Amino acid sequence: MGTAIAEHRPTGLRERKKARTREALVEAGMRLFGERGYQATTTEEIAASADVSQRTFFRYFGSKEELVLAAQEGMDELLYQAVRARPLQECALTAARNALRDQWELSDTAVMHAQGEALRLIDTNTDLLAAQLRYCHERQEQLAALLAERAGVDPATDPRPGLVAAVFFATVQNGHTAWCRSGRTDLKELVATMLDHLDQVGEAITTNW
Amino acid sequence: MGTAIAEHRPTGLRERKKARTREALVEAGMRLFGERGYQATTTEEIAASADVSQRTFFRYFGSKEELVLAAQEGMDELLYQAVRARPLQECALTAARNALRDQWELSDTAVMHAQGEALRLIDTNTDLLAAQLRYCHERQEQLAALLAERAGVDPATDPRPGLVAAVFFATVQNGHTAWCRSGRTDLKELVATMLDHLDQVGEAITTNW
DNA sequence: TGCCAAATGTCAGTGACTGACATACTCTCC
DNA sequence: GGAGAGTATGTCAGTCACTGACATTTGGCA
Repeated sequence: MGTAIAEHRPTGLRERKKARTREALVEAGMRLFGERGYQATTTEEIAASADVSQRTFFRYFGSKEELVLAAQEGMDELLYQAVRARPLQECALTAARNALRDQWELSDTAVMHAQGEALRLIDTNTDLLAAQLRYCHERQEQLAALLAERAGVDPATDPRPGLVAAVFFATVQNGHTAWCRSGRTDLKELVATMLDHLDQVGEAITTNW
Repeated sequence: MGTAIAEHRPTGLRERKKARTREALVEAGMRLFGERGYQATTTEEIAASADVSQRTFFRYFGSKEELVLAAQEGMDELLYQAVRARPLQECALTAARNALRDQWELSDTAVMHAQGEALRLIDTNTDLLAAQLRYCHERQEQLAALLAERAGVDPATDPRPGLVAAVFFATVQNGHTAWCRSGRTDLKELVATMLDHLDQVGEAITTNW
């Protein structure tokens, strides 16, 4: 079991070593961020704690923020696959919503836990939030392209795929902050909040309450 | 005429000087960004071009990105006022949509032009995009609070105000990127795109197309 | 074993941003 | 109009994220 992606079985010693170094950096970083806070931890300290040079840190991660965002990496591809697997009679937002649920059920518990830690950390620092939002913006465009392809419309002229993707990620992000703000730590509740918001958003914007 | 806010008439010499320095920094920064690009322009160059020290630059703007975002500053308050002025029988998203239209009609052409320049610049650099998205996130929370107050619901328990605010800004942002990507420079088209997307978003997410 | 390519370390440098302190300027009160 | 208070600015030193260049080590492979 595991992430169902990562077809790159670490065949040689070199690749195994690389994977270990990367994991050591993530582990050291998340631990230090938890202990001293994101801002108060330097990249040199993380590198030293993982027994590599600072230069090596930046060969694995393009920025300090990227280390935190690495936890969500790979989840996207899983989501897109899940969207592709949804039946075509489901409308775009419903398909994305159900794909989110499906993908979460398939995920490894360790990956889920790391995801939760990362999300809680993001809520403590505005630089991280900015990086996360930019990252979501990229994923949003990929989802828009996928939804356009799924429905057989031209994404260059039809704004609807882009709109659904924008609403989807905005709602998910909304669930994220709501979950963090509620002080809960149970990941089931995070997913439940996101799915609940996705269920409500259509009525919330079309009716007068 | 004028921004309708900015009740701070520059009464003394000191305040007039401050306003002039700030404007000189914005003007120098936007000019240099346009000539050499955002990344290739240093804060020292901007400061020198405005005849102040780099330290003074950072007393006016907390970061390099903030100088670009300064153009949108004040537009928020205008938007909130416009929302408050919309009749209560309009549902939340419609009120926000019409408020956006109203606010744009009231704005100064110079302010609008600066806004357009800033938006086009943001589209050229991912650091700026990240800063802009974080800024939108703050504005989104304020709009959510306003919508909750307007409808008389509790924003702590009812997710709908937050959802509408999230959808509103996501859609506006979507219009922004669509406008930039189309290569257009006419601000009327920017507003038209945003309003058009706001009109379409409800049907786009609730129907199967 | 020996060659090639990839991974890493070291070093010097850039640029955003900050705190501390001294100086110059504006405002106000008399 | 001048003294004192408060504010804006310049200067300087320093931190930290991040990068390019080059030398060194290390794993893959003939």
